[in-house]
Amino acid sequence: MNDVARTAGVSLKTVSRVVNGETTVAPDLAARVRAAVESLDYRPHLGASLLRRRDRHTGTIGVLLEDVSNPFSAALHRAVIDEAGARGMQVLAGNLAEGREREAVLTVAQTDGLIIAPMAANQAYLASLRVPVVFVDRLPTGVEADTVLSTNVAGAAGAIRHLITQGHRRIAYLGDMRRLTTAKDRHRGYLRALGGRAGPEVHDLRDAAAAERAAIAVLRGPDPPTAIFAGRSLITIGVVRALRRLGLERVVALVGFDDFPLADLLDPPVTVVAQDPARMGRTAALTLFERIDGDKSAPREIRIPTTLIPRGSGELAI
Amino acid sequence: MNDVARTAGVSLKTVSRVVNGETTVAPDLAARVRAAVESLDYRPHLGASLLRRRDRHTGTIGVLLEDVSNPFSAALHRAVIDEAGARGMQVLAGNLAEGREREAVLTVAQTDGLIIAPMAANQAYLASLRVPVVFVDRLPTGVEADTVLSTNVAGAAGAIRHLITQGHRRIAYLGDMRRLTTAKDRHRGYLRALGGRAGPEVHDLRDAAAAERAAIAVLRGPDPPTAIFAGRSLITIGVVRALRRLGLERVVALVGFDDFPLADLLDPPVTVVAQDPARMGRTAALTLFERIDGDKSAPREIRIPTTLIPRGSGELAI
DNA sequence: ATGAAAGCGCTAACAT
DNA sequence: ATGTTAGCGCTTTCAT
Repeated sequence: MNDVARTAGVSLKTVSRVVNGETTVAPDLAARVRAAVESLDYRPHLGASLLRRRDRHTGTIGVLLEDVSNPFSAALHRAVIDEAGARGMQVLAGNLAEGREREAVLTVAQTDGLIIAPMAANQAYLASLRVPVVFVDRLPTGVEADTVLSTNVAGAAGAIRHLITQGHRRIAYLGDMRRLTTAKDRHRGYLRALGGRAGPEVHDLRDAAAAERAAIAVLRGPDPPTAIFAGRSLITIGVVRALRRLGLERVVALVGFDDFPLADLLDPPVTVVAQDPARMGRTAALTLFERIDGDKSAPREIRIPTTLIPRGSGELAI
Repeated sequence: MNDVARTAGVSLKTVSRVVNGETTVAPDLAARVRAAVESLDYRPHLGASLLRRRDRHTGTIGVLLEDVSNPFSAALHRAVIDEAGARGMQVLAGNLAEGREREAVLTVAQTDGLIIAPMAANQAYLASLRVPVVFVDRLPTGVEADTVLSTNVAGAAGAIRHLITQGHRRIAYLGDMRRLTTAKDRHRGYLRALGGRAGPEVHDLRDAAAAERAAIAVLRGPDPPTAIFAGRSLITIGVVRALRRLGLERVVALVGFDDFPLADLLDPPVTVVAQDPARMGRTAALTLFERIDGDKSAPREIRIPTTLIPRGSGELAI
């Protein structure tokens, strides 16, 4: 910057003003500065300006998701990046899959704000952070903060009612880790719609292979269900594989929570309760920006509606 | 840091030493400093240390992909994040889909290095950057730098030879934007394996819907092909839809370049030339780290092998 | 082994 | 409208 000032024959501060787009600079001086910037290929040092600046904004937010490579997270991530880009902000991406949530979060803590899909049992470690946080997909434990979620209970209950309408009475539940609020809420929706007549349940399914094994066991068990509700897309896919293996894909109905690519091309096409990850990401980003801009109101819980998409697998009558 | 020094009753520099894990501090002083750090909830300001530090490393790299939400990019991205995390580095994510590659890149240029899947016609704008760059998926134009790619020509040629083995002679090519080196190379492999007997070709297909329309046109055209080679997974999916619409999914063979989730669950299951995006991401990250660490050797072109996965759609005999 | 002083590149506050 | 000075939080260099 010093070099630029010397080359342009102005003071350091004038260069700073031009670089920062302040309007109180005479046009000819500004032009000279810009020429010098160009010829010296000068680029401002963001870290240095951050250090001195009053507002202390880094222009960066952190996004911590379970696994940026699964379709739900990837779509959400994409939406956050787009929204941040529109605001001229950058996005640091982190993975929570390895189970070291606290560490992963703290490494990106020196940002203007965080969007987190909480995985760990407790998020109290965030209390010491001075940074605004918005949670997505799941409610945190031990802290209060804005959270953007799907209407999990209503969505799951709607799926079950849809199956009941087709005549199903014995409906199995296959779900994710019980301690996650998403799994808990979807299970609650399942129970609510079914009243007292819950079917077989399997919890804590971590991947498609586990879901496939569990579905086979349930379908081969005594008094097998006529329909299955799958609590997340990985599980849905495992159930599809199981039904195929047993030749039951046109016999046992299936509704999955969360849509996934090509669900409509399977045979039968898979009926799902679709979430809207892009909207969730956008909403989380906009909420975070409001907090960054100083919004001090009480933490909000924002529910993004789900949509039942009947495609075939959920419309197999009993 | 001043507060910590005062609380611990030592000099600023001693605090700095402890924080940076230097060993030349007496154990009792170090303990006092750590206690003060704890009680004051002190956290070092990364920007400030960056500013003064000799090596000027930010501990951050930028990753710019076409669209972090497509499965190929997402898997690659995930691998880069993991590899960076293992090295204690952070990852800034950017999207190139909007067509403003230069701007997107320059906004994340203040990092230690960049991994870019080039989209624009030319990357000469990178020459002025002082930051090491590794390209993935596609070769850049106008700059020389390490590039990590799939064996596109060989992979495509292998797919075509596979179809020829089943008796196919009239094989259509449906591909992406011709100016992208991936599309060019896959097309070259197609031509090479086919000798002079190339079938109908459609280029510049940007999404699944366009591919579906193109496939329908080709299949309804005069002298329709008995097999189709799809140049990327979005196109493959479009072709699957087209074949279904026309009831030809068991008549016209299909091999797609790039694997995609659930390809094995479609009917018939889709034969693909699988890439290894995770390995590409890992390789790109490791190559970039070598450059960051000062490797000045000539730019390398690293080819990651592809694998033909026969699943059914490519094994329909004529 | 510890500390004092200087300064990284920039902007805030205050001149002029 | 432009320039001067101080100092952000840290690490370097050099002294002790």
